[in-house]
Amino acid sequence: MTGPKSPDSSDEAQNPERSAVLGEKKIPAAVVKRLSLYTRALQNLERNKVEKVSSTALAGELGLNSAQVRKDLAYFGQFGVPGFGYHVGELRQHLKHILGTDREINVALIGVGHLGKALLSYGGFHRQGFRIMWAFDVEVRESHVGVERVPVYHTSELDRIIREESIELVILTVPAEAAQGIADRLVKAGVSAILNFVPTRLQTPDHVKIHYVDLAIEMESLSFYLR
Amino acid sequence: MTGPKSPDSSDEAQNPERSAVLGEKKIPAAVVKRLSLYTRALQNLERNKVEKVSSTALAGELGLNSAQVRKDLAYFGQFGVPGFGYHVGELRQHLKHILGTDREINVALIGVGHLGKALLSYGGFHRQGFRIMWAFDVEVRESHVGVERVPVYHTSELDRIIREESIELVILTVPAEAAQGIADRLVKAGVSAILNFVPTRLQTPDHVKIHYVDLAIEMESLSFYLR
DNA sequence: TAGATTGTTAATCGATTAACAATC
DNA sequence: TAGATTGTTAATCGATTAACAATC
Repeated sequence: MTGPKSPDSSDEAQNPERSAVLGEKKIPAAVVKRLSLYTRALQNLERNKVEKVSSTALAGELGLNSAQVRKDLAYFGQFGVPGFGYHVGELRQHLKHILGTDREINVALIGVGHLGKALLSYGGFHRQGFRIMWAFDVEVRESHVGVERVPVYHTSELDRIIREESIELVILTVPAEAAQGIADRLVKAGVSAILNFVPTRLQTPDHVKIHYVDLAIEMESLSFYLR
Repeated sequence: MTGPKSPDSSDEAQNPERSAVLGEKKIPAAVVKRLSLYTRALQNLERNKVEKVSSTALAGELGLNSAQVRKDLAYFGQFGVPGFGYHVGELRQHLKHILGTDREINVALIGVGHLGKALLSYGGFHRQGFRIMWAFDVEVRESHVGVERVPVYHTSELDRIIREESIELVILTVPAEAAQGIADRLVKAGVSAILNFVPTRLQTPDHVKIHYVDLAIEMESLSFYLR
């Protein structure tokens, strides 16, 4: 008789969407995403001159549960007034600080194909304080130079510029074959967050955070629900 | 004394990412997404002439747990051979059938801005059997006509064409203000799945499935992890 | 004060993982 | 047959929701 069977050795699923540590508490990735949703909702309220909001109202806006809103916020402090609710502008400031978007963040985009170009043109990021000021491609063509005023550099310059400009966040829109190689170089150069549009699982050290945006998967899994 | 307090009335969070019913079983949305990931991994294996795969190997490719792979598949049937594993090509066929991507699916794209154009040019969807053959915009400009061979129609023709061509799936890349109005028309015209790039929660009947791709949120929540 | 809403603990729900008998 | 791996049940883990005392 053998002892109790040990679990498959190669079987520790390291879900990349796990959680971050803040001080002592672990913050689930889903909480961080919702923080960002709250920030946007608060922004809309502010635009409409609404000055106070309850967790129930905020939750309602977003189709969430009010207890979840309060609990999410409780990870980071006490921002509300019992019997009253939250001051919109104040809470928004707090959240922007927590998210680290109360400052400008330098961003590079790598891979100036169709999608890359579109993202360079997409105003949404800039509005949020992200400065996409460097683009890279293996080919620096006529049609590339200065897409939307963003200069396009050859990838050979990647490592140097990332370091010199201390770029922390990178948008990755290269072909699948190139992705891991680029990721390795990015990590070495000090990048610690990647918004990855490439349908490839990137192997990176633990401290590097990757968000996968997988258009093909979103699309294909939608078709499951047709009719 | 009052009775036990009832929960906040406006507080039933209807998470749009919940689950679908198939026959009797409820299929979690996360399972459906993974099915699509499995399909892609199997495709890669096939390309490399690999003919068999175990749940452990497949899970390893994707950073998941092998029990999860087996359990996900078990929602839909028994596709493996105990002691052997899965036949790659066979399993892939099964999954494509389950996902409904073993046929061509007509897709329309609404809102031909920067992002919309990029998605029209993006080959990934077409490779998967999605035919984006109609684009719509409130303005039919020179620069629009026939973006990547896809004709651009005026939104006034939306309802008619959706119906006539029985378009089931729509990619939505319109400005936030327009999104809900367009969604209402889509639903009336019979669309049952929307890939929504607009940062707005769409109010639609239960049978309509929406996947939200929220670039701003992905980006902002990444900045939480910087440094 | 009375009413409202927070922050937080406890209860519930659901999803992931371990374990193992069945079986090729 | 012996070894491997499935399908599935039970155990664990984590996230969501309910409930309510504290408090403005």
